[in-house]
Amino acid sequence: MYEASTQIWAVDALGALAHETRLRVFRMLVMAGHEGMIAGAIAERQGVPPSTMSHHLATLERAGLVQSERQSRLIHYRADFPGMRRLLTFLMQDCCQGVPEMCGDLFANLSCEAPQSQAANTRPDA
Amino acid sequence: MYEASTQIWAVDALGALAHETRLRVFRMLVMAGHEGMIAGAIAERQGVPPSTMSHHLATLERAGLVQSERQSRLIHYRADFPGMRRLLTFLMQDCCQGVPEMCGDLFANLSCEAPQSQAANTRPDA
DNA sequence: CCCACCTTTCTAGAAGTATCGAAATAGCGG
DNA sequence: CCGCTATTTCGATACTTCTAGAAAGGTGGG
Repeated sequence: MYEASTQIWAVDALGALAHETRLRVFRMLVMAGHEGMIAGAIAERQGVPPSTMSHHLATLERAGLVQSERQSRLIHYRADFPGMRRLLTFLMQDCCQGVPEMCGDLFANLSCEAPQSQAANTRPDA
Repeated sequence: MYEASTQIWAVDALGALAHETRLRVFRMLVMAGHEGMIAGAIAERQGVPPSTMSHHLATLERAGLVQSERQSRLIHYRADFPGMRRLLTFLMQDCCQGVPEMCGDLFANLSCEAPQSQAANTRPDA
């Protein structure tokens, strides 16, 4: 049971994604997969000065959404998949209480198969 | 395809939740269900002055996460379930590309039934 | 009509965040 | 050791958000 204290990290994670550049960077890193991208390339690709991007990457890392690893002179950034999963779990489970109207059937739109049995019970609005 | 423009509303929604008070309010409204809560009760329950809470509620409403409805002298606020669902869908589908490591099997921890044969493809995305 | 109530809008100061050039740090190759 | 490149940290400024008291806006009762 974690009522008030747990959501503090969630606030940080949400805040980290609540910025156009950072959200784009995170998406780019997701697409880049496990090998991630080099810091400089991220900055250049987004058209943002290195010092600014460094700040954004640090914010994402503090929030547990990306990880960095130095490889000789270069620093690789990659999406922190378990970290993002933690946020999604929080949103669906703790924040939304698993309410089917919000959380149910989300897989239907993914490549995964949908649990077509339930969660279609309530459909009151458009 | 919506590359750059779509995520703007997502930034607003994420930003709306990226505040301790607002996140608590949203969770409270989710738990309150469809009837929601009266503005004054929300403020009092959170120990926040009415004018401050009014701002927070307006932020959540602009972000499409709550809805308000006047009923005579009182104003009811309720969670916008489809709105939150839109955010969750964006995060899992557009932002995370449905990567199973993040998105797969999230139902297993919910009260809903889990899709037992999910993620047949490993999605070799870029 | 006026009053009491609930809520929002106004206002303004405080607090926090964004930005980016300049300087500092870290690792390599000579 | 020195220069070179990649990246971060520093510092200063602009900008945005937060907060909450005061004033205003609807709404119903008497």
